[in-house]
Amino acid sequence: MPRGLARNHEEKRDAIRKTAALHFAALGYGHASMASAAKACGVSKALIYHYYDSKEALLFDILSVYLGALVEVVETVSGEGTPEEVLRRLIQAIWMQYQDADAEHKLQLDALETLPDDLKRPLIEAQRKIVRRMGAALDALEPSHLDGRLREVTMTVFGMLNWFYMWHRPERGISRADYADLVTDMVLGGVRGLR
Amino acid sequence: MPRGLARNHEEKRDAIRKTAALHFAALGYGHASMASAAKACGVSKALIYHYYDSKEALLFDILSVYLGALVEVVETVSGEGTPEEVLRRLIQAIWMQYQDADAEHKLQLDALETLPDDLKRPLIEAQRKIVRRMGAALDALEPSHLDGRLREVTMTVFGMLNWFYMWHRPERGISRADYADLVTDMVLGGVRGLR
DNA sequence: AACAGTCTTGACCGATCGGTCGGGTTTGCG
DNA sequence: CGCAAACCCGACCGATCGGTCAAGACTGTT
Repeated sequence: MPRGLARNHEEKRDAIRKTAALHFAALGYGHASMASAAKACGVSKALIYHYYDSKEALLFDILSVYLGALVEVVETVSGEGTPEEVLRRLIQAIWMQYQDADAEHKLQLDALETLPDDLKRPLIEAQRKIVRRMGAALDALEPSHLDGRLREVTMTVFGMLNWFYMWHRPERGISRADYADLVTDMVLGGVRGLR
Repeated sequence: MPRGLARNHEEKRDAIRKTAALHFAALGYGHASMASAAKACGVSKALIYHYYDSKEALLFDILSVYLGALVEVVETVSGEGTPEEVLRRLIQAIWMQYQDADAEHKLQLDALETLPDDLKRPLIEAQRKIVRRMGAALDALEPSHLDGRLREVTMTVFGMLNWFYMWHRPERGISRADYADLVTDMVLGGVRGLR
C-alpha cells in the first residue's frame, strides 16, 4: 500500500478551486475553457483533471464550498435581541460572507442552471435554507403584517444584496458594512411602509 | 439595379432576433451555439449569417432593441403629480416593459460583459439613462435626505426589480403589477426609514 | 426574357472545446 | 532499496465551435 495523498493535496485543490472560480467569473463559465483556467492556475490542464473529474465537477465543488460556508454562517447567527437587531445581524453576516467571494457568488448566479438536476438539487437546497432564515427574520418583525407576501418581501432583500456586485466598484462608493446597514434600514422602513 | 430587400425582410429578422433571444437566455449565451439557435429558429445556420454578421452582432441587436424600447418608455413617463405618484408610475412603466422581455433582460445581465467595448458603450449609456431617471424620481421624494446615498438607494430599487426573474414562477405568486406596487411601497417606506 | 441580387441550404473550414493517454518524476510504505 | 501509486506534463482525440462558400431557387427591375 504505497503512498497516500500528498500532505498539501488539499491546499492545491483549494488553490485550483479558488483561482478557477475567479477565472470562470471573469470570463463567464460558458466562455472560459479548461485550458485557459489551467493557464490561470499556472498548471497543466491534465493536472486539473487529476484533482477534478470534469469541468462540471469543478463548478459543483466551487459552488458547494461557497454555499456550505454561507449556510453555516447564516445558521449560527444568534437569535437574541429585538427582531430588528436579529435582522441587522443576519444581513451583516450574509454580507460579510459575500466579501472575498464575489467570484463564487457571480458564478452561482450565471452557471448554476447549467448543472444537471442531481448536482443542482443540493445547491438549491442550501439556497433554500438561507432564504428560509431570512424569511423567518422578516416574519418576526411585524407579525401577521407580511401574510401572503413574505416570499416576495424576502426576495426583495436578496435582490438588494445580490444586485450589489453588478454595480459596485471597490474604489468608490460606500463600504460593504455601510451598505448592509443601508439595506437593513430600508427593509425596516419598507416593511412598515407596506399597507 | 434588380431587387431590393424582400417585403418581409424586417419581420424575418425580428423573428430570428426574438427566438434567438429566448434560446440564448434559456441555455446561457456562452453555452448556446449558433447551430442550436438556428435549429430553434427553424432555419439553417447560414441563413442567420445572411441576416447577421456574427453571433456578437446578433447579441448586440437583441440588447440594443430591448434597451432602446426601455429608454423610450422611461423617458415618456409623465412627471405630473406628487413625487410619490411619479415614482409609482415610473416603476410600473419599467415593470410592464420587462414583461414579455424576460429573455432579453436575462441576456443583458449575463452576456453584456462579453461584448467588446465599442459595442458595450452605447448599451451602457442606455442603462445609465434609465438609472438617471430613477435616481431623479427618488431624489424628488425627500430633498437633501438622500445626499451621498442616492446612487446606492437607486441601485437597491433595480436590485429588487432585476432579481425578480430569478425566483418568480409565472403560475404562482403575485402578479407583476402587484409586485411593482409592493416594490414602490417598500421604497417609499424604506426611504423614510433612512436616518 | 434576361439578369442581378436576395434568399436559402448543406457541406465544409480551421480553431478550440472538454477530456484522455502514455510516460516521466517524485514520494512514501514495505 | 524496491516499487506502486501520486503527481505532473505535452501531445493527442473526436466533437463542436463560429463562420464561410458554392450553388440552387426565387423575384423584382430593366
